[in-house]
Amino acid sequence: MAIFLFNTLTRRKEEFVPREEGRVAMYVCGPTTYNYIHLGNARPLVFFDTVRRYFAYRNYAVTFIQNFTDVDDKIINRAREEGEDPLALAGRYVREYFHDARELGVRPADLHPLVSDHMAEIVDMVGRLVKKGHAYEVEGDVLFSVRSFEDYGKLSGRSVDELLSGARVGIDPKKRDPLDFALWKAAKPGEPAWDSPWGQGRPGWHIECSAMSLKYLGEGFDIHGGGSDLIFPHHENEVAQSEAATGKAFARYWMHNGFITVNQEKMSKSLGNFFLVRDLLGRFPGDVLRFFLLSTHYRSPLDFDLEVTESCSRGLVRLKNSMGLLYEALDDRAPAGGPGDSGGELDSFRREFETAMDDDFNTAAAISVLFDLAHAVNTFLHEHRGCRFGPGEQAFLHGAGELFHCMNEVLGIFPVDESGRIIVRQSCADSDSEHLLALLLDVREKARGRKDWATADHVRNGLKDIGITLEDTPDGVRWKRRSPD
RNA sequence: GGCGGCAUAGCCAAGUGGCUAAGGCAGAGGACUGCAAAUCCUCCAUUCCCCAGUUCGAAUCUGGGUGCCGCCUCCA
Repeated sequence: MAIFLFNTLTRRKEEFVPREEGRVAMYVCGPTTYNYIHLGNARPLVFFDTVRRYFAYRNYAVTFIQNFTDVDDKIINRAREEGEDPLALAGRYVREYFHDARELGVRPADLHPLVSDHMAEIVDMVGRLVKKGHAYEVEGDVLFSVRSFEDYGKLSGRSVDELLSGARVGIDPKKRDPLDFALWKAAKPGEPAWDSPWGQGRPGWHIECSAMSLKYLGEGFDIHGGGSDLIFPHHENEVAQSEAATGKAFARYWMHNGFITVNQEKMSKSLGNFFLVRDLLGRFPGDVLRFFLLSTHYRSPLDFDLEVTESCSRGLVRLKNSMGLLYEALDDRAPAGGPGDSGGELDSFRREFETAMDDDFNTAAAISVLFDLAHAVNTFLHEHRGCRFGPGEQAFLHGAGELFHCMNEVLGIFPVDESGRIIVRQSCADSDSEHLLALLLDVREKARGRKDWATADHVRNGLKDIGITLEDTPDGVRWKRRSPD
């Protein structure tokens, strides 16, 4: 089956046909690094990470580029406030970005280019646009002439005249047309600046993505993504300047995620209603946040709400419990790593999963398959309590585990350990605690043996207070501890 | 003002013409258990914002209405 995705350019769901068979080249706009990322920034990170993983699952060789904007007004202003060098500040938040991204299960892109490392490419591209008559220089600024590019507005679906009628465009005497935008900005004193044929200056916001995506992915690369607030003007301008410069089609598919809202309003820095991922991680583990972000289709708005996030957390516990039971059964009663089952129910789960993901990356539907599989595993184990597993049953269990791992490899919801297993529970902080806990559990077991329920319950309640839950089973006690970090 | 999106149970959320409207959370009852926890079983939307229409048949298509949101300015 082919993968279908919604292309902003055509406003339709289209079959994905790569530029080069078996390969996907994708570019996603990364953050401007002047602060920690907030949840709104996290949505495209998690989503496009999932897209990239799914292409890999479908055996595409993926080249995934995500830039950092490390030269920008906001960075300069912030640096001035903090008395720090702008590039140093930006570099610091790039490092912080990777910390948060890792917690969210987001893998590093193949390349994370920085604007500050690509001045030559940017200057070169601006020069080409000037030479071709698509841009003009005024007092050290270089502006792109919107009217010189016939298709301007094709991505956002608006004409130049429609955009003008919005009348929110400020009047700038330097601009020949109010919609013209800066490719290169003349340096002001005290700002980072680079040499160019138009004097010292720095790039406008949009040109960096054109220059870097074309450098690493080439003309007509497959997918360009980002938040829907980037459609206009950022991506529209990228299309204009790139296609004007090369004369070739820029990106073939444009994908845009919807916003995170708070009380139904867009989460944004200007409204001040944003939640930093860093702060949220103190309250929820990264896997819960990732699950929350993937629990709604990426193009729909997603309202952030603590209670909803809490319910996601409980759902995740259910899945982890199921995997924990499966691992126990595998270890105790089906240790041989024989071939997994590849028939019947498991196959249909896999098909459902693929159908969901093929249909414009419907992660919400894909996640439901995880629950269906967990339920099937639970029911199976319930029905085979205390039974010895035959070869067919062992194959089913191994197959279920493999399938779960495959789906998790795409969705990335559960952290896995070195052996590739989903981390179902936390271990003790140190070996002393481990021994103490074992001793305590032994004492409790002996108390239970003589029906001393008061002592047994006292131990259980006491452990619960420090976050350890006990579950008595016919085969002995099982303990769990789950808390953020 | 221009353009676009959304409205499904207490909450979150799939589903875009046709079998019983996925799944999760919460809730109710039952099994298991010393009691719990976990797990299993059963129940929980005759109905998809409202009205009109198309159709043998619509949550799904068309028209109208209501409500909410976004973009047009930095923003993921």
